[in-house]
Amino acid sequence: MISMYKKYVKILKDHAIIITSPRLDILKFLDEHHTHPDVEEIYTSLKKKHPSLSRTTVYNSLEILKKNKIIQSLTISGSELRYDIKEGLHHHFLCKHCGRIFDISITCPNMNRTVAGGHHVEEVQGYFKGICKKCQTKEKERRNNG
Amino acid sequence: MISMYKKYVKILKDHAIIITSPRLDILKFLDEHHTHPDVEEIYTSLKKKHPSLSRTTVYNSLEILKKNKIIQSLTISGSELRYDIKEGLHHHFLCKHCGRIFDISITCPNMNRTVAGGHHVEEVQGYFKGICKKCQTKEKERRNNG
DNA sequence: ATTCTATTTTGTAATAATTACAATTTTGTA
DNA sequence: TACAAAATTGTAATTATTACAAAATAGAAT
Repeated sequence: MISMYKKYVKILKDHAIIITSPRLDILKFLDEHHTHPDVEEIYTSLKKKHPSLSRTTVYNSLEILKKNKIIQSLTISGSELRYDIKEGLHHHFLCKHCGRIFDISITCPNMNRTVAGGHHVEEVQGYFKGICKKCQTKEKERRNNG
Repeated sequence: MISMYKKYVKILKDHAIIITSPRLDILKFLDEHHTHPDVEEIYTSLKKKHPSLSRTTVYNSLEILKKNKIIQSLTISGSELRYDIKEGLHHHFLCKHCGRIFDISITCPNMNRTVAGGHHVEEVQGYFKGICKKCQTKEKERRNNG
């Protein structure tokens, strides 16, 4: 039972973060859902299995995971922060129609930059916005049928 | 007196947007302040000369200017939206120390992309975050002197 | 296993950014 | 100058996030 958390226990131990069940659950959730969920989605999902969970705990846990560079937050939506397990460099695409966020695997010479305009760079994020593949298809079908 | 707005009147006319003083003032403000201000900064500045101005008007005006692609909003800060006159493609750098946002003139092969991961791209934004030139210098001085 | 202290979790209250909406005012046109 | 459509204003509501104090828990030491 505890074994399903082994991977996440190791991650926290490696970063000298105190191991707690909210942290393990959040990490597991993000590892299993690469949909860039916001706090509300994470909270609502985990609340079912762990009814005492507090929203504040989700905020706090995400914060400590972020500080340790285990996860990252995306500001792409412009309202809520979205969260993402950090696995390899990639960019993001936001569909203005359905609101979903996709990983974009294109590379870019600036992704690994440590200096830009004389400033010291610690993070680089590329955001693409438009209409996703699926929404475009739906739109075409709508035009053809009706 | 009206002549100082000539440029902005033309922009609005060209886009068939009804000409109103809040819109002219906001446009002028963004044209003269390339600091990527948020709504509060714009509102507070313009309120001095135009005391009846409402915050909602600032939101509405920015929205219509954005829809017409005269300005763009940046989500780089993660809390408030920042606004920018659209003049040539460029990326942005946010200093985590002083909070200022700088234009970064580096180019990138993905800036003009219209497709990414099969999705239709309408906007591309590159966000760099770290410590700006000035804050780095200050930090060095602090270490050397004290 | 038990105890202890620092840290975390919880729940509520506060804050900040944005949106909704109805009444009033203004714009552009006739 | 008058009119209809659209914009502005001010207030209230909503949403995302942060602050904070009390209760609970983790990990170290015994």
